[in-house]
Amino acid sequence: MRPTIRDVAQNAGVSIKTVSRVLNDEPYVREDTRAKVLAAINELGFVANLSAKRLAKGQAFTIGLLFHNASWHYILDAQRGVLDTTRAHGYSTLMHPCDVARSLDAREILAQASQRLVDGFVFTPPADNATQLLENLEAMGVPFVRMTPWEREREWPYVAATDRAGAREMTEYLLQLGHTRIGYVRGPADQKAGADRHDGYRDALATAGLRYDPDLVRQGDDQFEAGREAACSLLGMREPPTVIFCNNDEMAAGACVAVREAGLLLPEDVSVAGFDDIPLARQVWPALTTVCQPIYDLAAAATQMLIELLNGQTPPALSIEIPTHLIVRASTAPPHHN
Amino acid sequence: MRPTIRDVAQNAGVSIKTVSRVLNDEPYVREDTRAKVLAAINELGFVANLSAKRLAKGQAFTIGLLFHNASWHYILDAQRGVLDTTRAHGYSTLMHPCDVARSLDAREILAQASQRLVDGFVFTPPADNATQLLENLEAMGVPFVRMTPWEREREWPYVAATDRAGAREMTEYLLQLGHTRIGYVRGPADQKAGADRHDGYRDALATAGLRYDPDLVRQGDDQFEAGREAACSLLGMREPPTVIFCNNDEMAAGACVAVREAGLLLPEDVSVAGFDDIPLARQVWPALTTVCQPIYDLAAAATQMLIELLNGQTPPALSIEIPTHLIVRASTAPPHHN
DNA sequence: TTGTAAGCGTTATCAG
DNA sequence: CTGATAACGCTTACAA
Repeated sequence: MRPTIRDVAQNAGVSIKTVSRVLNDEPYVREDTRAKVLAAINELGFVANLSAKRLAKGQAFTIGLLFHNASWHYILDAQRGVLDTTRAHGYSTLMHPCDVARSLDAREILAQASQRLVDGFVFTPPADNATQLLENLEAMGVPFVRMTPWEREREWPYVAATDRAGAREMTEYLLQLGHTRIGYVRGPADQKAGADRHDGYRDALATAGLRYDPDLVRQGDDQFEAGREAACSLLGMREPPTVIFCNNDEMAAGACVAVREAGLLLPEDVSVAGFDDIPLARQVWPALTTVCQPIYDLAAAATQMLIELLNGQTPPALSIEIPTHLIVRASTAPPHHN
Repeated sequence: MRPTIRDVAQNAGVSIKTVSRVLNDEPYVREDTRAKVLAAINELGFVANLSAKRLAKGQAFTIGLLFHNASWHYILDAQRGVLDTTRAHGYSTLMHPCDVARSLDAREILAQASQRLVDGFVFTPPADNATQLLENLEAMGVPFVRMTPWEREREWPYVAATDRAGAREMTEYLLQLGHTRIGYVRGPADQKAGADRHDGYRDALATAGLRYDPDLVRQGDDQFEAGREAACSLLGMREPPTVIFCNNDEMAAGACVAVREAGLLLPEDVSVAGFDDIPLARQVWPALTTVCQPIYDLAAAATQMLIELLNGQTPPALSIEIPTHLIVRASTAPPHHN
């Protein structure tokens, strides 16, 4: 039989409440008493039973991480950020891949909260799109924080990257290389991050005194294939762009393939730039110039905020922005003049 | 206040034990009694509290998934396989990225078991290498199952792919294309799966009556860079191979880059083949010919086995092999003769 | 500073 | 088939 708090109390010659106090670092325990208890704990190899604590406290000390269709890299970095943070606070994390649009999945999520399996949630896009679900959680008093949310109209807490500034910086860099016809493959229409990046692209053009040309813009769903098709279309123009800047790295990887398939040299004939800096960015050839979005930090910040919320504390801010930065690699070069 | 089993009992006019019986689908409940209880549950919107159940049963209904340094793709597919299976059985999954070689992490894993946070573990390579840890778990009576384990000397349960047959099949395919100088980039020396694949390669050569030439073999750590370097070395030989078969897709992707850097055409001058069929295999250009290792199924099978073990059942087998299959894409072609 | 006793919401025992 | 009543192992008023 595993030793319980009662065994420790007996062994140390104190009451169970005193042991509990020591376990929880509560004040009002004399030093020598504490020492005695610790000694007993050690001697017996006592480890507190989490289930009992959860029941008594009415808390799960667990948060749920919801994701769906997120790119592998995104979700793994997010997982690490969440896990490291929860662990540091004595919390556990429940991973929950799901399609929140399916009422079945949404029901399961609400059930997790009801069952006291989790105390709160971190949402990753596009799961945060399930407005109905978020409203239900809010009504139930279950806290949540959104990571790089798909939309940001509602006043719900979130953590995001400086997408607009990041895209502006990239575009400025491309302009500086001498490009004037910069193709752009934007992301899904209703995705806030994508809209912001697109705005950043426009900002830079405007600042440089260049006209925003809708003919140079395509739209994709952030997948590899979409990037390939969009680039293919751009390269087929009478006067194609000299560089293709994509809403994310996966589409940029697709664009790279399209360039090759068009029989063109990369980056001599056409440059390609991405966004996010996922590992794929280094694994294609030539390596992608991109904008780094610190997913780990975003996830850690979101989790930190959630835990503060759970503890009834007021976080310093209910929406946080974390800076991106430009990463120049080999897929971009000055335009080719012939 | 959330309704408890007591509220349901009162509402239905039965005892709490009867409610419990209904909740757990136990026999010996009259149909009309069961109906009354279910009606009350529905009316009150009752959801059982998991923490209480866990405490009372002395079980966590949770398994831990341990991983370290596994490739992103591997771990995410494994996660899905484990999650789907645990969910189907009413279990939860605790993700645990860790370096089991660090005693701190090992201690934490043992603590999770002691705290009754988890009932058992699924190990992914190379985490299963921590023999000491596994011995401790065995001594504590905590069950575990290893997925595609690094080594398989011990009699501990595991689930693996048919690595040897898979590599043999690939090699046979390459031979059939007409290649006779087949370069091979093997994996870490002490990794069983890698050794098996290497054996499969030798099997096919032997069957074809070809000599195994150690000069055509290099070793890598399964990372992109290692594949690049190994391929670079192979291509630098006086009489280089006409195809490079790598222990995994990441190294194969690296090999592709090396081929280009050598100024050679892929696959016209040199073919490249991988193993695993990770998404990267489709995202490089040209897409990789590879061997599919069904990680999701492996993970699901491992979890299934673990849950059976937890329930005191005897699984049909304590080691399972799941078949791989060849996937031909564009990175391989008949050898170029000049 | 410490201890007593009553929960927390289930499951399990055992008698009816 | 059903139901008191006692666990399960910890927290927490409330006393001392």
